[in-house]
Amino acid sequence: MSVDGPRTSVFTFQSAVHSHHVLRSLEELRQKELLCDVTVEVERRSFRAHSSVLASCSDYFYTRLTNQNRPNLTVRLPDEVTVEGFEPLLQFAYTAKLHFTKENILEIHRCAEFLGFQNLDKACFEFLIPKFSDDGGTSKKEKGKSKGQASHEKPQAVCSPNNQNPETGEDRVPQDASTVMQAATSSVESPKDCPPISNEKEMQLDLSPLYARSALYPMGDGQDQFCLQNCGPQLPSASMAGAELCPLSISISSDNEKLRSSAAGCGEDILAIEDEFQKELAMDVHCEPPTDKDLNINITEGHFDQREGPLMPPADCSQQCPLNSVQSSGVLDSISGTPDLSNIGTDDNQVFDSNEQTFSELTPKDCSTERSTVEREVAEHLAKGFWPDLSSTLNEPLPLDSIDQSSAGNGSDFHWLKHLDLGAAPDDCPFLRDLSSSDRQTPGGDTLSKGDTEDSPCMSPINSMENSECESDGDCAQCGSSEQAQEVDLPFPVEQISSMTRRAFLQMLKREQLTPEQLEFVQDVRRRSKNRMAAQRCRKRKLDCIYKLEGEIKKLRSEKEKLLQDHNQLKLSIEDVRQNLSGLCQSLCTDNSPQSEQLQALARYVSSDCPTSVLLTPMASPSLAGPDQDVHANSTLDTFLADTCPEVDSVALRSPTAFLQDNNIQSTVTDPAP
DNA sequence: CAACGATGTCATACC
DNA sequence: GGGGTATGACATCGT
Repeated sequence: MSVDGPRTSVFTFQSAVHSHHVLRSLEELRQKELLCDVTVEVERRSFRAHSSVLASCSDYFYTRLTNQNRPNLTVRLPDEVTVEGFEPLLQFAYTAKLHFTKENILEIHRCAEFLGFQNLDKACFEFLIPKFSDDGGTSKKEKGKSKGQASHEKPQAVCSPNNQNPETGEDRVPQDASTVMQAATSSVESPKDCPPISNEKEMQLDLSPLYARSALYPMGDGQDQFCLQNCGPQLPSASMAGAELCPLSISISSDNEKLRSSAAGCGEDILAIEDEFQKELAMDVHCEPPTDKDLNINITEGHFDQREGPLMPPADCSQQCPLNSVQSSGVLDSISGTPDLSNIGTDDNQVFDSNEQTFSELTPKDCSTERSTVEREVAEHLAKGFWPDLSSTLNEPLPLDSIDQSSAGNGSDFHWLKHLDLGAAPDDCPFLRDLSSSDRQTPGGDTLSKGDTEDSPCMSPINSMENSECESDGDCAQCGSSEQAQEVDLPFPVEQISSMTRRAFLQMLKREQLTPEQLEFVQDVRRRSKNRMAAQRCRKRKLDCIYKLEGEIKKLRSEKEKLLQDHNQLKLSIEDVRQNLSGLCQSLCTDNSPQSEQLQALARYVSSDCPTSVLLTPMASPSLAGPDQDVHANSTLDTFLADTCPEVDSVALRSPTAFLQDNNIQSTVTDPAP
């Protein structure tokens, strides 16, 4: 038994908004052209930008810019890159939002591929382009297929509501309706900040890694635009895992009539959030149980914010009133069980027509219009992408008992919302654990004391994986174990076995005086549980490793392409120089009385700042040091001319030096002009 | 029904 | 030497 030494707690504060602020500031700087250190020339347009931003987003820029120390560098992009494709990508680099239309998606994709823009390919193009080329004629069956495919991928993008009538398969939005899919948009943007995109089916893919926030709302102004904003993985693995463990705390504010679902990562950054939205959110921490009316208004206004990261401070946890089971399940079911958010209706006003699954009254009329199948699929794909783990967990039962599965609607298009982990969290998040502890105590009622569990309640997700995973992943395994536990008449819940520390485990064994049978069973369960978790970690590491290597391969490939380009350019330059020299020599050789001026010109050319001077200097310059070294210079020149323009020999019949000597020409090669 | 991915379990090696 | 962990191999299950 190992004896623990004195422990030092190390805490980490991770801001959920810092990276967003940085990005936003960079964008502001770019717009003001402040601190921009690179000019990108595309076709005939110039874009000012920050090399660090470009390099961090694009493999191409990374390789081209990281070796440059010159300030105010100008990077001229090859003809493969067009303004049409580059501009959205530049915007994406600074905002994490990609504006695209059916018309320019291919061009963007091409440019993104060429420039090695990360985070876009798999998330976006691989799905979008086939969809757009299909042009919306996707059948329901095809849709299911594509959904399946999407779920197999490791998606990184986001999504939007599915507005298809599940029965008729008809779209509810006319083709000319604009759709905005904004995923994981910045936390500070309120729905009204959604850029009005109209007249064409333009979509906005937002890969902002900053906030998990979903906002679904009509855009108004005659535009049928839905913004579903949520966020992708924003935290480093450990923290991210923490966010996964922690619950979404749904705060309902009756005053602003918004439903907000905060995915509470175990950060406390909410206190520092300065933006108006976040202030609102902070005020909403002390939520009141939502009335039906609240929910109706919130949802029918289509405002559903889901944020990741901010966690109510511990002190507030007790005050915070997360949705109770009925409420949360109601909300979730109404959301998740509908093919589109439009059928999140209420029993009160009966605005939801279950047959038609449309908003008949409360929904702004714009929303009742049809949406193309492609748009819906795209939206759904994007949404899934923003919870990379979503697809893998979609079929797992929600661990939260309180969510009334039976009340779930028929549709499943928004089942992914359930996986925002409204359920799993309360127990996993130490700050919120108390909130549900009353009704989630272990059957035996003897939850481990803090002394028993050596792990800090703020332990890292990796450490806390024990607790979380034995509730989720280990569910099935523990079901069987529970039955066996009943058989051996275990005096404590099986769940405890794997979750407790070894010390606590041994103490409990001592205390309980187990029979050999029980002892064997308990140890077996513990061993399997530990091993199970180890296997999970191992597989996760493997995957991480694979992704990392894939990224490196990508980078190396783009680097190789860049080197090949450089190589070809140098080849061309050398060829140019050879041709120039050849011409020059020929004119010298065909002229029977070559003048010293011509030789000087030749020598200067050789050592001048011509494009190949760098290549030539090692050979030519040292020998052209001065008139005293004429012979040396001549021989060098001889070699050089013989190398570069062999035809000189054929013309002069002899080497250039011999030619010069034959003609009694004294080389007057002088120092090249600086 | 085969293929495939996810997951649990076992055996083993290593620390 | 015992315990914890990592990992390869295999089995099972669901899609």
